[in-house]
Amino acid sequence: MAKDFLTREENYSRWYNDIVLKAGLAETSAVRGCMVIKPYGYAIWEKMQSALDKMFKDTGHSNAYFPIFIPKSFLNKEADHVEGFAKGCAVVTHYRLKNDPSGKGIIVDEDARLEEELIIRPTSETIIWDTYRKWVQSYRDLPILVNQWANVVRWEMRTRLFLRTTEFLWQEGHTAHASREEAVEETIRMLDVYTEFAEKHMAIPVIKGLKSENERFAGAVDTYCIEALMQDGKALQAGTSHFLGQNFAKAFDVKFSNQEGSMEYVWATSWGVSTRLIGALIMAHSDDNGLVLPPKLAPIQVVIVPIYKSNEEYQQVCEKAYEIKNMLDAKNISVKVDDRDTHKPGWKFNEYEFKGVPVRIAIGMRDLQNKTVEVARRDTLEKTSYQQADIANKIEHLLEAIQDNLFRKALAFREDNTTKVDKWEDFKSVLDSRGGFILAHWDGTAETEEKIKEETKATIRCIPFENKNSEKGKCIYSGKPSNQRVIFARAY
RNA sequence: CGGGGUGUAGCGUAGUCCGGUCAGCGCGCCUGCUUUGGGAGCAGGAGGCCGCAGGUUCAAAUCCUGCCACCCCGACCA
Repeated sequence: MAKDFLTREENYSRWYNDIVLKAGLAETSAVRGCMVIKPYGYAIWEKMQSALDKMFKDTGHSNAYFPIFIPKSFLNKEADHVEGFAKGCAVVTHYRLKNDPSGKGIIVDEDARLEEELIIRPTSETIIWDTYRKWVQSYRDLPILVNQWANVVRWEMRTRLFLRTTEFLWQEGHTAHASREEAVEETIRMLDVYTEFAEKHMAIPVIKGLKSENERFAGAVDTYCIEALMQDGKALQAGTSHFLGQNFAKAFDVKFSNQEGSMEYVWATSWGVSTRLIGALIMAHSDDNGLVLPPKLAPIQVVIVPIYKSNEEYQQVCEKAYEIKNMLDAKNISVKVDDRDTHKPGWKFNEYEFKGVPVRIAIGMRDLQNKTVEVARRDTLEKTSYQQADIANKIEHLLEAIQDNLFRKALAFREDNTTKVDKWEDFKSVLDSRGGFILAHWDGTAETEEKIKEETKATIRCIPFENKNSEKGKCIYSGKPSNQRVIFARAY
């Protein structure tokens, strides 16, 4: 399936692209910048969705759905918000087509121009806050804790499968609160939910922090994020949670009467993660043999491959294979028995390895005699012979061990690729030689960040929560005083 | 949107400079037999208006014009 697969060393971006294509996750479509997410890739997204959705529900949120179209005038109402998004919006101007009078197919009917153009949502704050105005009158109507699973469109210049496409799938939470404290608390709570999801489900360690002014969401008071490090030394923002203050409440006039009977603007948050996480998953764990998936997000956790010669052997081996499948099914482990006679075992081994299936079990006549199975784990590529007795428990533990090992490996990688730097020369050389996260002092100004970005393409990924205000120092660039190190990196 | 590159069978490609048995090769696919514990072997077979649309020419994958898509590098971003 992928004999001509390049290594990460040879060409990292081709390696990434080939995994997406050859593992059957997604492909480019007839529409520029838009991708087709194929069944295997979409199955990963569904796993992400169901884990996250449960976490959202467990923290009190409900799902709802708002329109894909936003009246152009809405986008105008919050000044920073328009400025941030206006450049990349798709606009619907007409509502009808007609036959070309010259007989050359179909054209836009100029008589069917919309009075007010519609924007295809790049994000839904405006339409949602316009709606919330009608939902909120009293403090008794608060909080509103709503999430929506949706597609959004941002007209990107350069696209890459999963990492940046014109249309992408995501989830956007939008909450309304009676007090600043409560909204801030919600913002952090959801950041913690994302952190838990990234670390426990995706097995990717992340750094929590605050975005600098330059990187802040258009319309937010504060943007918090989780940042992950990819194997090529570049950072990837894996989730964001915004404290919106009263910006949108003021723009859309969403007020409530508080317990004292006076009118007050509502406090807001929004937070989201997207199909980009699939890109993160690939770049965090996969190797030169293809995709590596953490068991918790793998559509197929265990594949069983029968080994046989005669038809009679095929029957016997498959019978045992399905017997084991049933035992694993009972533990909610997702198992596929690949009993196709059209492919050889070796072919299947490579196929599932490339697709990142965490555990492979091979069963042949030898195993039937010895009451064993051959178990191969994808993360280490180790093969071991297991006794069949108690196999379900053993596999269950193995899956946990793989999940755990992937996280520890990713954490060790991040630690190895995080460098404290105090000299500007070192900053540049570390960035060029190995990349990774760079911990350096910064004077806190947007101008300095901008200059650093211009000279090195590195940006401040976040001002980490950890070690907040723990260390005084001098800005790496300007030499001005700083009371905390921030995280710099080149980013996706 | 600017600079660079590419587009030939499902995939990867030769041929493009120097128009004319150039439409080839590998993988995959189909049929049959032998195989099956790490991508099987042999034999036979199917599949392409050479990205699309125009133009030049007796003749275009090859030359010209326009368009489209993809890749790499910038500006924008989850």
